[in-house]
Amino acid sequence: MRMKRPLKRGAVAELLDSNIETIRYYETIGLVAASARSDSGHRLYSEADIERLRFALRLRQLGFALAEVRELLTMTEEQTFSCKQVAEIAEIHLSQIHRKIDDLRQLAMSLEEITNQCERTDTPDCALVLSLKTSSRALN
Amino acid sequence: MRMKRPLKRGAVAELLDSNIETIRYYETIGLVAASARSDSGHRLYSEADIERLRFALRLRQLGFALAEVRELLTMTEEQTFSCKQVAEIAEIHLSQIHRKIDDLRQLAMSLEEITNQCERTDTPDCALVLSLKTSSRALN
DNA sequence: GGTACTCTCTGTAGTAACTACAGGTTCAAG
DNA sequence: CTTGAACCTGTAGTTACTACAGAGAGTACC
Repeated sequence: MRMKRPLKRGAVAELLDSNIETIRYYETIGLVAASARSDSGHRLYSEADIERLRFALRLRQLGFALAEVRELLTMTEEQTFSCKQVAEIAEIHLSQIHRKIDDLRQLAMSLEEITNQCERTDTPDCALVLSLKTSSRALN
Repeated sequence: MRMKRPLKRGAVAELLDSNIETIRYYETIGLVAASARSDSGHRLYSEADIERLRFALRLRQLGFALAEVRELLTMTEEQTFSCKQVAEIAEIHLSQIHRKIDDLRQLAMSLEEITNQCERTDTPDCALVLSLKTSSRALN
C-alpha cells in the first residue's frame, strides 16, 4: 500500500472545514504543527498531523478552551490517561456549559421583563429606559 | 438643598460594584468620563456621571456589547429616540441570547452523548476518546 | 519559455472587553 | 511628619483567532 501524499495548508483547512490562518495559529502556539516542509518551505501535513488537527478542532467545537485542548491532546497522545480522567474533564466542562445556559436564561428573563414594560410609543419617555437606568434587580 | 460632593474613582467602583480599571477603560474609549478633575488630577464623578456609568454597566450586565451601549447612551441622552427604537434593539439582543442558549443546549447534548459512551475504566482505550477523535456528527 | 494567477510563506497588527502592573503623586489618619 | 492607602499615567497581557502586506512558489495556458 502507498502513502497518501501530504496535504498543504489550504487543502487541510478545506478538508477540516476550518480556517487556513487558524491552522498556522495552532502551530505558533505549539498545539499542532505540520511534521514536514517541502523544499521551498510549504507545510506538509501527514495523515497523523491531520488527525491531530481534527481532534483539536473538534474539541474547540465542543467548547473546550485551548488550554484544555492542549491537555487532552497530550493525554491521548502519550497514552498516559485513563478513560476516567478524560471523562472527568469532559464533565467539568459540561457543568460549565450548563451554568452558562442558566446564566443566559436569567438574562433573557430579565430582558423580557424589561421590554414588556414598553408600549412601543413614539415618545422618549418610556418605562423600558427608566428600568434600564435604575440599578439591577433581577440580576445576581 | 446642597449638592452631594463628587465621588472619586474607587468609591464609584465600589458603589456600582464594578472594577476601578473598567471605569477608566470606559473613559479611554470615550464612553463615560468624569466631568471634573480635582486640582491634583483626581477624577471627580458627579451624580450625573454616576448615573451614566450605572446605565452603561447595567447594559453590559444584560449582555449588550459596548458598541450597543454606546448607541443606547447616545439615544437616551440626546432624547432622539422613540421607545419603539429602544425596544427593537433590546429585542434583537434578546433573540441573540436565545440563539446562544440553543447553541449551548446542542453542545451539552453532544457532550453528554459522548461522555455516556465511557465506562470510566482505568485504561486508555475508550469509546469517549475515539468518539472525540472522529469527525463531528452531532454538531452543525 | 513566458505570463498570469493562485497558493503559500513570514511577520505583524487588529479584534472585544477588560485586567494587571510599574513607577510615580496625592490624600488622610495618627 | 510619617506611613499607607488611594490615585495618576502609560503600557502590556489575556483569548482565540482573523486580516493584511510584501515576497516567494506552484501551476495552467499559450
